[in-house]
Amino acid sequence: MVKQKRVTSYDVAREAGVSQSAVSRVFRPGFSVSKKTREKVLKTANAMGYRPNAIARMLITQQSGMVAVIISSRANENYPEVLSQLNKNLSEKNKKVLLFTLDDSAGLDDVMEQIWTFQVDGVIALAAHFDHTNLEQFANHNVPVVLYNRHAPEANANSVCCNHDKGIKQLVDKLIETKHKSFLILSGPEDSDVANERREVAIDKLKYYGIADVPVIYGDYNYHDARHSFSQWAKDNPLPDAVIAANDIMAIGVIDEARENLNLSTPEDLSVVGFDGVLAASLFNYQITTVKQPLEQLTKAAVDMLLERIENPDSSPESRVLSGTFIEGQSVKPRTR
Amino acid sequence: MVKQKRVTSYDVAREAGVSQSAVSRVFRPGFSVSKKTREKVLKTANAMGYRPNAIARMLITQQSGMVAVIISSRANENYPEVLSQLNKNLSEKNKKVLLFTLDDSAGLDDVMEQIWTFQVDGVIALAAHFDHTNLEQFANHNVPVVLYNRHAPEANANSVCCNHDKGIKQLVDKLIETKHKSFLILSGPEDSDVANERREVAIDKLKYYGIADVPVIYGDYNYHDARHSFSQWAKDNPLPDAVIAANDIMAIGVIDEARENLNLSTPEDLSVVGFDGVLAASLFNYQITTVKQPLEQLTKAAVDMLLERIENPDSSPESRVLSGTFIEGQSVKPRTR
DNA sequence: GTGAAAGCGCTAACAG
DNA sequence: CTGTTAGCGCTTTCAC
Repeated sequence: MVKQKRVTSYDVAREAGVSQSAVSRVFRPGFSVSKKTREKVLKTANAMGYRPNAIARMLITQQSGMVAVIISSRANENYPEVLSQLNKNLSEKNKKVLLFTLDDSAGLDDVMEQIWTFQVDGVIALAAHFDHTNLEQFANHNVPVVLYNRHAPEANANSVCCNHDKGIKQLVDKLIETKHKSFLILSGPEDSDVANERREVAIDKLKYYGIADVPVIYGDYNYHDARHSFSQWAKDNPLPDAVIAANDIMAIGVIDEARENLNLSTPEDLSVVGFDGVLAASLFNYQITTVKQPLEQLTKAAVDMLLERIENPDSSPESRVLSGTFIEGQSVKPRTR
Repeated sequence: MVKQKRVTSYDVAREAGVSQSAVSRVFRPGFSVSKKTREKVLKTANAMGYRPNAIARMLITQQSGMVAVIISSRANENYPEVLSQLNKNLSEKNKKVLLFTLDDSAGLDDVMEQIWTFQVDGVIALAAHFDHTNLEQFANHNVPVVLYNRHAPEANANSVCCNHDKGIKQLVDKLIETKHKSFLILSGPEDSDVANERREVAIDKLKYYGIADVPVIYGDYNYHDARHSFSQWAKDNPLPDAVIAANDIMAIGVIDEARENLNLSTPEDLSVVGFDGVLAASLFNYQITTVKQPLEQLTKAAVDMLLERIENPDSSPESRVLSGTFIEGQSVKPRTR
């Protein structure tokens, strides 16, 4: 097969016997072209296999039509679905998703460099750890940012967030109601804002009920880490009545570790609550009591806010907090006294 | 805050007292510039907050540096990890991922239009349903494609694929070895190539052991659909000894449906095997007997092949088939006679 | 090693 | 409604 040169609007124009701008107009929505010209152009364009070059358009319009989505490699079980929803919502608004993952190798600074370079129209950051400095940089570069599941009341950025406070409160209330007395908090990693928020809220709520000095252990948001942390802790410490896990997957890790290596059943011997409402939490053999994040609303809100901000850069920053749904599973012992 | 015009290489050149091309050279790897010039340019560039504009570069180099990754919205539990791995591998090669999801709203034709428009350097297609025509179109547009988890021996495209044949054989062998006599195949959707392959291979292997006319039911690759299909089927049909599910999540669906609504335990009353080796399959309460896909190798192979093809468009198409790992869980009844 | 000049393929005024 | 004319910000010859 011969590598053919790509066909440009000039080629089409020449072939169709019109000017290059006529071709351009045909391929732009909402431009008036006579029916005759349009048909002629469309026909020859099709015949020649012409497609407008988005790169050239980006260059001149100063709009790439791309939105950077930054996710941490730290696998939050929600991300895949979040990503898919975001992509769907953005597609509907004619934006494309340019994907960036944050991991050990590529730090935030790297990613930010790339973002300037690629001239994205905006950024949606999934629970990555942004500080003031980063947000300022985005502001300086005139790149709108929406933080997903992270509060940033102090900063000049939009954010959308599940109501962790309310959710954790519901979980703690449930545990208190069912007469649990001793607790263990299994937090997510210390460099995760979401993890920190969930942990602190849990501590506060328990304190409100007169329960202080609740032990806290940490894990990396995943199943195996949760098991490991919990088993380490269980070696040297009395078992609590209930474990408040940072998310569903860690909750499942605790349940499995308790069952397999400590010979404890949930909820008979140990109550466990999670957070997120992922599929695994609803499996018949787990049925975690948890709070389900309103994914569709969250992602829709994120996209709406970002587009609003792109179109109107001077609109003032906004924070939207959406409530999750309390799901009563079978992982909390239902005693009432 | 004042909306400042973006700073270009000309601005930097003027400020630094050099030519615009000097600036350009400084920001391109492997170009010789005198130390003095380089430092001067770098310094003023930093001071002015200059970043090379990737869009302009793409336009002139005819290389976008972007790779389209197409995923079906049909949530294969593997995709998130696959996506993350692909992104990582591509990042290392300085390619960015432009994400496309295929769903009811956006058909393949739509996506292909966009792909031409965005001048991506290549495409990785995750288990989407491509036919000859589509592949030809990619070929005509000189866009290299790598199919992920789909054979395309007939077509002019590269592909990387888990060895379903071998994997399914191992699972069937296990079931036969343990004296299972009656079977039910729970296939994935009929428009999924992977699903079709796994189903047909299972049928063949069973036939090899003299077991014909194995009933087949269908589900949409997800938990709830699997439960629904299985419960519908169980209403009017005798229960099999074993269910061969198209993937782990569907296997879990069968196990849960059997347990919750039919009062059957796995593996005592019903054996179930899956495929993929996702986290959920390894949870203590399920421990599915399954075949784990070699994700890291698969994704690495996909990226390597794509880059090879981008750099050398005339290299002949290649198919790589990688074996998965048989995982013996607890979901198959271990009787030997 | 450096600078001048010519595009990449398109959009956006502006006349006609 | 149509064509002409400038660029968008960069890379790439090609002289010097």
